[in-house]
Amino acid sequence: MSCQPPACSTAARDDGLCRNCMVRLVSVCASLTDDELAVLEQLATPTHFASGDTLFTQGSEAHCVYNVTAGVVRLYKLLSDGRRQVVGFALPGDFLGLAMRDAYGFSADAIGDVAVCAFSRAAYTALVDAKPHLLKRLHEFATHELTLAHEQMMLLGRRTAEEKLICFLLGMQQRWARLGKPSVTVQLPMTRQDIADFLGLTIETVSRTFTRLAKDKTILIVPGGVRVMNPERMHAVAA
Amino acid sequence: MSCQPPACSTAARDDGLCRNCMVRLVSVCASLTDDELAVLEQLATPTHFASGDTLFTQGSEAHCVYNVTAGVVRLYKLLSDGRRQVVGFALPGDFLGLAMRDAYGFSADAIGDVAVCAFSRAAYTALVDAKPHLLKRLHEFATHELTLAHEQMMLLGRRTAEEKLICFLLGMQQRWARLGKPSVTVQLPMTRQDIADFLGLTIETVSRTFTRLAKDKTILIVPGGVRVMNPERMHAVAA
DNA sequence: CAGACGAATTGATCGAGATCAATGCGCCTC
DNA sequence: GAGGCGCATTGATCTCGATCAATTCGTCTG
Repeated sequence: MSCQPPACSTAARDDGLCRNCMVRLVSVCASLTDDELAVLEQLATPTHFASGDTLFTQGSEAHCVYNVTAGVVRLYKLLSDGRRQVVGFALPGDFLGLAMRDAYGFSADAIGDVAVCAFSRAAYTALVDAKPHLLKRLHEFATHELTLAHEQMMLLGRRTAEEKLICFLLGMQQRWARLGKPSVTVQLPMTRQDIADFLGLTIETVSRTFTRLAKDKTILIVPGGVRVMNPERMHAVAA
Repeated sequence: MSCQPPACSTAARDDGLCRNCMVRLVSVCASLTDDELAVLEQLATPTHFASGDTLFTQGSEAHCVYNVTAGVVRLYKLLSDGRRQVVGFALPGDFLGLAMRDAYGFSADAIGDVAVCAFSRAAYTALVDAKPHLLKRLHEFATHELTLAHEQMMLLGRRTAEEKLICFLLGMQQRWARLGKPSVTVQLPMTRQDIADFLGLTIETVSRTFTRLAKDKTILIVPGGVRVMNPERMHAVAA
């Protein structure tokens, strides 16, 4: 997969201008001035991926870094026998390229249609070296990710299936809210299997736990997501 | 706990000079020139902690950051009902202060005697702002931590008790080796409970799994640690 | 050396979540 | 609208690791 293709499927994208980018203010780019954004535009390769497409694979050489501008990306690691751990779901504004050296540390593929800005490793490295405030912003992103990772360890190591699911739902709700889409209905574009692999459970346990929470009237299961019916109880469990 | 005390228990410490520091080359300080090290020396407060002492507590205001120079520190999060997740063990050269904003995201306490260089948040922030190559080094540390965190997620979510323990032992062996102490005997200064809380297991399961691995002749249990007897098998399981 | 205390080990039993196995449901194609 | 396919749900059963309960071991103390 090259990083340099000039081609850009323009249909689904606004106008290719960073300053008009939907995720400008929530992404790493927010640390850049208008002048710097103009430079960035030259380096960025807007790219689209269809549902199921692979952005990159664990262990392969890391040619590019990505800024997600639309859609959801599944990030996961595989064991040789096929066991899978989803290490995160990247939403618009998220940056893919923190946790890697020469090779990608995990695989990434599109859940539904995804749009990204791709940058070659070389351009990215040069830019970071030249712009300390961009590095500072990236470092903030990295430390934030690290904090989330610690919380995920707590969740994976010490929480019950019900707690895991509730924490996941509240976490997704919060993330969508920060992107300007606050709602009692939490969009869940990923499959039950993805959720199971994120929470260290099986698909059956996830399904059963959803059903039980729905019977409790804690949530309401709707197409493509879940409606939060009893946030008090959910926050109490997550605390 | 203040960061400014001039007092420094000199007994166990070399000479208080950064350039002679035991962990100089493996820690964040390695990115600094001799001139910059001299400045750093003015800002650093060498401090000692006895076994069980608390460096800082989850949720309390983050006054200081720390560079571990000797000993091992247990980093952990607690749930309100007492469930504990150890998120890491900091060894000499490790930096404590990446994953925090205004408050500490986890608690830290000494396992055995510990020596650190403490820095006030203000001094740390100013220094990072002034020295881009220090920031770069910190960012490298953060991304490395993030990679380790992803591996820990895989371990917590998808591995069996035996795999967890073997991965833990190999990981500790590798970390000690990188600090210049390569050995088939892995030092384990932490308790079984600490290991259990790190791996998402109970103390009984850790103990039983150790016993089983010893009966297998995969390891030999020795005072204060474990001797690796069958590294081939262990690496095969961890792969 | 007796006693005490904390850490570790070992045994017996339990249970949350995994596994195995249908079945249901939506969506697409022909 | 019949058939097929992928995803989700539900039920029956099993198992790994948790829980409950003694010991055992090591170290410290009087």
